[in-house]
Amino acid sequence: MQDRKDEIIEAAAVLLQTRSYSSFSYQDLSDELGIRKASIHHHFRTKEDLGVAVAENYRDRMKACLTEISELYGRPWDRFEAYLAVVSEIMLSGAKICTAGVIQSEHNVVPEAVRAANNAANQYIRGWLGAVLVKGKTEGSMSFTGTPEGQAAMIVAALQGALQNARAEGPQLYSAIVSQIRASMKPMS
Amino acid sequence: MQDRKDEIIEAAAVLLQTRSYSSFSYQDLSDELGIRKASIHHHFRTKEDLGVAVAENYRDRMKACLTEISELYGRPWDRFEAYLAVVSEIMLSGAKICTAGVIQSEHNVVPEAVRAANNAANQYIRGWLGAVLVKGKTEGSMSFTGTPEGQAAMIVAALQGALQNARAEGPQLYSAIVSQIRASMKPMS
DNA sequence: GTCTATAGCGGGATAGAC
DNA sequence: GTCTATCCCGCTATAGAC
Repeated sequence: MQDRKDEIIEAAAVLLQTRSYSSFSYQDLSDELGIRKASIHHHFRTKEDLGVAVAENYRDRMKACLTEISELYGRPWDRFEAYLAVVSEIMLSGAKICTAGVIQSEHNVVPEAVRAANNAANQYIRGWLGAVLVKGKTEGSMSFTGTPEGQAAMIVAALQGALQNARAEGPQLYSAIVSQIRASMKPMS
Repeated sequence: MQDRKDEIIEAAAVLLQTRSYSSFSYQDLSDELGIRKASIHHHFRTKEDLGVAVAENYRDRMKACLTEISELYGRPWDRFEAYLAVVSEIMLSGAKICTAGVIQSEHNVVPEAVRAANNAANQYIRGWLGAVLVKGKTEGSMSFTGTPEGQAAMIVAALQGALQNARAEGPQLYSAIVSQIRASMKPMS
């Protein structure tokens, strides 16, 4: 029962990251899942409903993922590298980019409820990363000028842009940017 | 004669940055310019033709703009600040984000010719900024770890992401990111 | 160069049978 | 829960008059 709903959300999430909010259709989902458009409307009456479900699912998955990382690792650098690995996975999948970036880049087209869930996800990620950087700077394992919050915001924005650049211009660009971020935070020993 | 063509390109560029490639229509342009859809098709037979014109115009404007900056200023920091001012202007206009980011975020939807012009613009910008950073690092007025090329790629990606974040979540986010970038390159005195 | 009119398609969404 | 059938709309694009 919930299975179908989840299947639809998952397929929609991929289509969103691959195409864009306004460029994926119930017909695309129909082709992908092998059920008719009307059946999808049964689970999500409007596209806005579906968009909200996808954005909330993204938010919840990111929360769970970052919480798990915090449980698995204690050291700031380990946590940071685990976060980078999650982002890199998006790129390695080929045609996808960051969900938050897709939604933001169609900000004026996407329903308000979808934007709200997306913003919540983004704020959570920045907050989590900011806390990691606070710890890293305090204990001296990470080094950067400015505030941890600013640094976190910069890193999140850079990775979002990097995924977009990489899909258009090649993965080396992504590697270069990630290396640069890493290098810029190495403590001067 | 060319006036109309340019008018259309300019209006399309704004709609592109405000909505997205697939979300702006000839009808939107018709409303904006006060001429009929068919008249726009007279100037740009297909949407792809128009998209290419917009992307090429963006590329040419950026080239001219950065060249002018290089002529006006000699010092790396002055050049960098002038570049930042150009990017900030996009955000201050309210509903717009970086053209390159819009096109990249719909990469799999946008015609190849449009992507090509867009990539050319991006590569030019990164190259220009890289040269500024090389000079800054060599003469010691700028300080950063890693390569100038990597740093340039990171900055461009971060600003692209920052514009998207700022439109969705507020301009303070943009200021925070720009401050962070600036701070990270101050020479340690 | 701009217009009216229209073709043709695909989008989101609903009704109602099974 | 899935289906067929259908509605209505907006999109890109074209034909042909002025």
